[in-house]
Amino acid sequence: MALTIKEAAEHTGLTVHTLRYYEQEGLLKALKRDERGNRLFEPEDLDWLYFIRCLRDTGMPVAKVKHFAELAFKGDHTMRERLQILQDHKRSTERKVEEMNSFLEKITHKTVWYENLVREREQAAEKV
Amino acid sequence: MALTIKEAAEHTGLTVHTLRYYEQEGLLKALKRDERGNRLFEPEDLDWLYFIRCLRDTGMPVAKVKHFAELAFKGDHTMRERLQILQDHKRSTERKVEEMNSFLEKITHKTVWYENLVREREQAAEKV
DNA sequence: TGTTGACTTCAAGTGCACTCGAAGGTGTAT
DNA sequence: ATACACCTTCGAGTGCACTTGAAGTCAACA
Repeated sequence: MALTIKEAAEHTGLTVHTLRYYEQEGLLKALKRDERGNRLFEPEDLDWLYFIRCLRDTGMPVAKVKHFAELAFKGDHTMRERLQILQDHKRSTERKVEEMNSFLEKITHKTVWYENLVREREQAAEKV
Repeated sequence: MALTIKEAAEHTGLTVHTLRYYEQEGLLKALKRDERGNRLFEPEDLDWLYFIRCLRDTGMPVAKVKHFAELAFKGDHTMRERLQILQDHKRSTERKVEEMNSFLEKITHKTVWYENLVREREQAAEKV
């Protein structure tokens, strides 16, 4: 049922180092331990880690994820603030995606331009 | 015609520090200087900087931009290699955008979920 | 029995990309 | 004349997010 740190790492795509780092930074609420003190990751911890990945991979700094986590651990009365953070992050991610798309367009243009140039040179080479 | 470093910074959205850093790292070909040794940014330098921004803002590391720059400075015989780099980067950027979009979806879901929860609590509060 | 491998802690190290500070030169405005 | 805003170089410092190392415990396998 509960996973070891290694299994949790495999499931989330994070390293065991990063998982320990996240716990120590306060991004995870105190994990259960077995008799030997080994960390146990329960399904809800995994869900939380997937969500952390979402936030991190869309550019939220660890410190901000930590803040969000602390609010979540405090209970329901922090919901409005958490909602605000999510809405802001959603908007900033949307902007980022738009920006990425416009950069992607420029890169595509340049690529096409290069492709044409390379093709021309090869045709010119054939004629010789 | 040619811009000072400050003006170039304003046009490209980079800082003067970053511009000097880019030159020193070899991302820019030797800039012209005025009588006093001050850098002069010509339109083609600006174009190149815009393109660098494209690459950087889509996640290409400085070292790789540098490699691309060096190829470009070497002349036309490096075109195939440059094309290859651009094609690869284009693909990796496309993947990144797709990933961002899927993360964005999850964040949107979570946001909506929070919005509903907050609304419910407020309605419950009204009844009391 | 010994060695392999997974886990633990704590602290220090790394890599990237800036970012800043010190020390100094020059041109224009008051 | 002196202050201010700009520029220069070189080298060191910063911030973030890991990442690694050292030193140790424990259980299972050959």
